[in-house]
Amino acid sequence: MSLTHAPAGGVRQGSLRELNLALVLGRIAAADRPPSRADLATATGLTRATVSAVVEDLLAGQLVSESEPAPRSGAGRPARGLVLADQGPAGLGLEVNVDYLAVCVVDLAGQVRHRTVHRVDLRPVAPADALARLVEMAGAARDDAAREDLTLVGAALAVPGLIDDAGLVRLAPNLGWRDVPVPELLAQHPPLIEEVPGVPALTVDNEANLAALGELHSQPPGPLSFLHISGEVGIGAGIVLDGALFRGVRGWSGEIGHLPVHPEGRPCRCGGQGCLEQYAGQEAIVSAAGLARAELPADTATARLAQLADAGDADALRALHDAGTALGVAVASVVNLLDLDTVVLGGGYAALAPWLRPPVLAEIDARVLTAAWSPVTVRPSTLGAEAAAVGAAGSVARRIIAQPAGWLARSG
Amino acid sequence: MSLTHAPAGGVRQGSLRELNLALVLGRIAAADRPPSRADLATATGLTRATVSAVVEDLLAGQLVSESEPAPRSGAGRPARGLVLADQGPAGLGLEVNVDYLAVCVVDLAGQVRHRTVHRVDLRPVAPADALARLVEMAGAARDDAAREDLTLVGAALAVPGLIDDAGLVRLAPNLGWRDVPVPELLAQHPPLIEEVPGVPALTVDNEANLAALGELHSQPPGPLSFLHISGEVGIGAGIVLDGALFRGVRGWSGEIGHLPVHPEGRPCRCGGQGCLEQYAGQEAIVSAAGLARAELPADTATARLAQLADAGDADALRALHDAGTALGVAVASVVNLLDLDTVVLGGGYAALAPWLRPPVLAEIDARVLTAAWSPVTVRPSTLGAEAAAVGAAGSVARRIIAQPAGWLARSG
DNA sequence: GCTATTTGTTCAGCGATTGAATTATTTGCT
DNA sequence: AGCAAATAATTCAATCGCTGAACAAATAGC
Repeated sequence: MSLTHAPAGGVRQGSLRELNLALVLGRIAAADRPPSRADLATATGLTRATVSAVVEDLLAGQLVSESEPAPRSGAGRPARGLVLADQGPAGLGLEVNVDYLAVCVVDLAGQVRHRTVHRVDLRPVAPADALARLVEMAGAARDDAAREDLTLVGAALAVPGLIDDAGLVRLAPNLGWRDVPVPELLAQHPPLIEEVPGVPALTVDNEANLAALGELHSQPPGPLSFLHISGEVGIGAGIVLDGALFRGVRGWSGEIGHLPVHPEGRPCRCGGQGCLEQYAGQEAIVSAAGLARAELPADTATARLAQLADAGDADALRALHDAGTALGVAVASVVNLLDLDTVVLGGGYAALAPWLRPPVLAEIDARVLTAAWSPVTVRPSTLGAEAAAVGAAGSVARRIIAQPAGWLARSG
Repeated sequence: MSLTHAPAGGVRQGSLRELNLALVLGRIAAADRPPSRADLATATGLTRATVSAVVEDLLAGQLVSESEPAPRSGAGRPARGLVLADQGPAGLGLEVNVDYLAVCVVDLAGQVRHRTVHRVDLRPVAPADALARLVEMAGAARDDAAREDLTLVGAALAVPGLIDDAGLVRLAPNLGWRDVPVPELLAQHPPLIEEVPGVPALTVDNEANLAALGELHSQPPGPLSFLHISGEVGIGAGIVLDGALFRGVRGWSGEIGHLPVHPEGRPCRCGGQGCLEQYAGQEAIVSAAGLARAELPADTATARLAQLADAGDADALRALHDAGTALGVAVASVVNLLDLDTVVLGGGYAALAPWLRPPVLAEIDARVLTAAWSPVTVRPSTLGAEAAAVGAAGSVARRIIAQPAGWLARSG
């Protein structure tokens, strides 16, 4: 979790410029083609004079650069297009998961500029050791980034578990972590980050949340509100509303894995009964398909399942259909409640989407009151396996775009 | 639904004052004691000079007034307290429900200054006729308000059904309405509203949503995020996140009545199976308690049920317990998903809260993963029967507080 | 080569905030 | 009473950043 934006304070004289810097930079980031200053003026309602002044600041701060004059028809002085700089600030994404460590660097434009994945079973590894290895990988990433004129301005760490406001990992069941003070442990290593006002040096967040953010910022831009479901051993969801992650009162939203889909059904390790995880979790699907659970690596099991289903194996198909139906019941609840029109199947579900999608859609159609007027899209995630690490790094980069003033004050 | 705030446009020169007007007025509205200019300066971070200038505008525009000097200890010139004016702009709230029409006027401070309720079974009444009677009541309310120097600046209408962006009532099953173009029908009557920039003359919204807003603005101030459940014939919910109503992509959020609590259970008129409404809707409870469903008026049936339960009637107690359990399963889903810490039982549930609360809490404890760390409060609504009308009127008044510039521009 | 057109910059003007100085009003102390 | 300290609110010149119009730059079409 992060301690984000300050509560709406007074609008001071200088805030005006801060707001317009963010506004213009945001437009440049959101545009599908490099906009000219004139485009930005009409889009924002500011005068061309103001936009020019703002853009000058952004250029001086290395946040944007002028691109080749875009070919345009008609008369008139040719426009100079503005694009996000491919140097300057960048975000560091870190991920600790059950069977791998991942590190990546994402620049302002959302491009993944560096990526390292280390396959290793982390359940027997102590948290401090796992983080030490992650820091080692991050150091290499920093050096790599520096060679491309990228400065790391913040890091975000993804962990599959419940994280509190201070970054304490309360519980990461599948990792075997409990009350791990991540910020303290990381503070014992030399810092890799150049601190910038407005950007926390380190945030720790739930893997499902960051994967959802990754999806939000993926190219091409998708909807601003959706549900992203990470189907791993546990099932987590990231809820994105109006382009912002919804974290809940304590940051523990999205526990879709424990939605009761059969209230009097199988007991769950959470203490409840009939939780979705018991019917659509990876272990549940694998064992329902009759696969030996000896094949521990999660991605291997998923791949094997897809292989079997592809070959028409009846057990695998039935297991997937049943899991999809259970998932559909939960998704129908979410859609009834939040009126979302897009559901993204991520994590292990992405590879299984061809078989999960039909029963999920069937349940939505049957159970969602408003389905007749507003169709719901269900699609696999576009990001690959380490979506959370990419989302983590991207969330840092996005923070610079949302609050460029801090970075500009630094490089002044 | 309403066509609210424009998409974050450019921050112009004058926006600065607009923003600070809203900021200062908002602080005055949120304060528990009348703040002085100096209090506001420290609270907002603005200088005292700026606050004085802003307050002068607000005083000139009749939005605030100076109260008696608050008794304060210590030396120094005594402060002049600022309070929201009890005259000036006010909101008109309208409600069409199954068995009553309601109209009320709420001032800036959130006080209900006028209230009329007309008990009548509206199912046999044509929509146009129902609205005509409502307009008649509203005319009397307007005259009443004018005598107290209140100006109606907008109206909000609550309807128990699905409303689209344009104010069209797509479906109000219990009222028997379908595709009713409310704004068109109301436009045929003489206007009662003095239009103000930034405040739509009429918005139409779901009853459950507006009831939740009423709860949000009730005194004393409660939490900024909560789930408000309106238990009537149908079950609707209003989701309030960070002090704002969450409406969903198409404005159809909160359909908690159709969350599947027994996926293979009783068929529901929505086409699904095992929806909450079939287990915890008013009709379901009443018939489970063995009460003749001949007693049609909903409030009567609820009152009788409470009476029986109070007297220890076994059937009534069992019916309420079962309904509470079903409700608890649905609430557990919501809490797992959104991590809310407060659930308000409103509408018909308010009176039944003593019996519904225990089973709801039991299900939450059993099924919510994070319940151990973050207790969930379940309490009855503080507003009475016509909560939606009060919430509707209050939402209009709140809009003035959020955007005072429009009103000030009007009054010269 | 000239005109129309569009882009981007320059500059005086202005509105709103700022910070310091000033005035206003009360409490506490002698 | 009288005076100093303390707090509240206002006044005013300075400054920051937006505005609008005029101007310079660069291209297409005739």
